[in-house]
Amino acid sequence: MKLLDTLSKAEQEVDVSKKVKIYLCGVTVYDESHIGHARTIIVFDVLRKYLEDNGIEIEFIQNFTDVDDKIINKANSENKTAEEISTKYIENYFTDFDGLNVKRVTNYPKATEHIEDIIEFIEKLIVKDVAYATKNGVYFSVSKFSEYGKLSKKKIDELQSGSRIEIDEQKKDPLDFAVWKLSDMEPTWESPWGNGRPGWHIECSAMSIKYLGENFDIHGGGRDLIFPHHENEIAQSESCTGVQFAKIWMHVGMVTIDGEKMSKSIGNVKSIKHVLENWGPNIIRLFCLSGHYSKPIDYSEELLMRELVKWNQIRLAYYELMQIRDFEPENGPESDKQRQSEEEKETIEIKEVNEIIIKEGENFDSALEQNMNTHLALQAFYNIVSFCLANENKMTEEAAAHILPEMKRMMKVLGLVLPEIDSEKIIEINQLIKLRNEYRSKAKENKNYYKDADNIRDKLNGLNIETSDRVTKTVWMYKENIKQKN
RNA sequence: GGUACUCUGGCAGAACGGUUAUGCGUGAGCCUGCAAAGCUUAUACAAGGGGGUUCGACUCCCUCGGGUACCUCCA
Repeated sequence: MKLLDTLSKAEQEVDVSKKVKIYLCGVTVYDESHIGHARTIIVFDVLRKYLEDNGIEIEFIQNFTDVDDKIINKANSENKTAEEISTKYIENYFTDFDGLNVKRVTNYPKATEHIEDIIEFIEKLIVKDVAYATKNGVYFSVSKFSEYGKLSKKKIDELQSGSRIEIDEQKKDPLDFAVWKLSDMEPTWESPWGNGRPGWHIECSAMSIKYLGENFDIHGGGRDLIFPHHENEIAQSESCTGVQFAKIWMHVGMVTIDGEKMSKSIGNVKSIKHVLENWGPNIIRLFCLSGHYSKPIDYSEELLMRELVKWNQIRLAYYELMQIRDFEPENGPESDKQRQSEEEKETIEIKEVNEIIIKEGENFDSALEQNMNTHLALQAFYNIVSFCLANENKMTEEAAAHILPEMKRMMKVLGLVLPEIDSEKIIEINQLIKLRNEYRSKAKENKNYYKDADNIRDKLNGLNIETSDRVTKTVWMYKENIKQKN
């Protein structure tokens, strides 16, 4: 599998000959997660699911930044402790992402639980003379790392002309960044340099190396983390260890809202809670995977509606295949000759089904292999769905037995989930559908029976079941609560 | 201002130095008791502008322009 590496600006092969080690920069837990977080994390979720589906072992670490000025500010304004704030939003995180069918990663380390590792890391930096202590804290000396700027393609002298850098007389160079901030205000920890808390970037260096080693496979996050966060991580880590940090830097594009940047000041932040309530997890996942991960994607009601249409097609095809064996065989008495020709026909049809399955299965895999092109992978999946819907007559039990495993595999990789079919309820549902269809055929002579048929449909609705009358059969589906709002 | 990314048909969005991407939408038709859906078919000579390289460019190079992101809050 190849992935676009930000550092080399080229596609790099992921080494799958051994366990693949992935580190994803997670969220700062001071507020609700939004659709932008969802996209990044869903992309990585599909990456891991694809690798795992291919029998590749992974170790996947995603941190929580639970010490940060924003958390402290929020705690102060709400008269709570920083820990109360971070705990609340970590819980909130899991509610959101479990709801999006994101599989939990190997470990979710927190900065506050790794203070000792961080202090040890800083000590090494000081010993190597790339960091220095002042009366405000400990700073990494950017000038000591000659490759500084290699990830974000920035030049040090150009950065220095930037005016947004806080002036701090204690720093040797305005570009130097804090690895330890001295402060007696809670939350605070003892350190060789005095009480204080870690800087933003150091936790990721310390924790990724602790869990994944000095050199691991994939390090990622949103594009906005390239500078300064990941640039600084590289500087610290490579200065400390002397070896290459991550092999591949994978960055996911931003989500804009109706063409505008999502920001609190504009007031257009879409929380995951909000979008989940209105669209459910599957449509959001389809949306997040509809474009290439490295490019920006624009969130709008129109685009979500398109995914809803696709999702309904997927559901219909899936439920139909799942229910094939429940449909009444309509063959009456047949001569042997007829039966034989039927069988021949079936063999040809199965051959056709298998060809489609193999072809689209290969397309699906090669799309993901090539820099995780989820757009093309989805297309392969949709082609199977369309084939099923367009060839209702060919969807025999045998055909379903060939198609369903592949369909389920793709859905598993993409993280699309339909409710399990309740085998007890199914008998009742099938009886109702059978009865309704009897009324419907009777109604061809006496229209009064339509009322009875409709009553049954209402009853099914009450059981949270919707029906779709196809040419030869009625397919039922669990209803989904989609409000179709932005 | 700097850096990076990006600019493909009404919209979304891929691939590829030479062949119709595809999907959504739209039109027509089919199916249909009604619903909802589904099916078939038609439909776009598309590549930001201008140069260049090439037998041939959407694809490579230059230039001009638009957009987005980042430039110590950020997924």
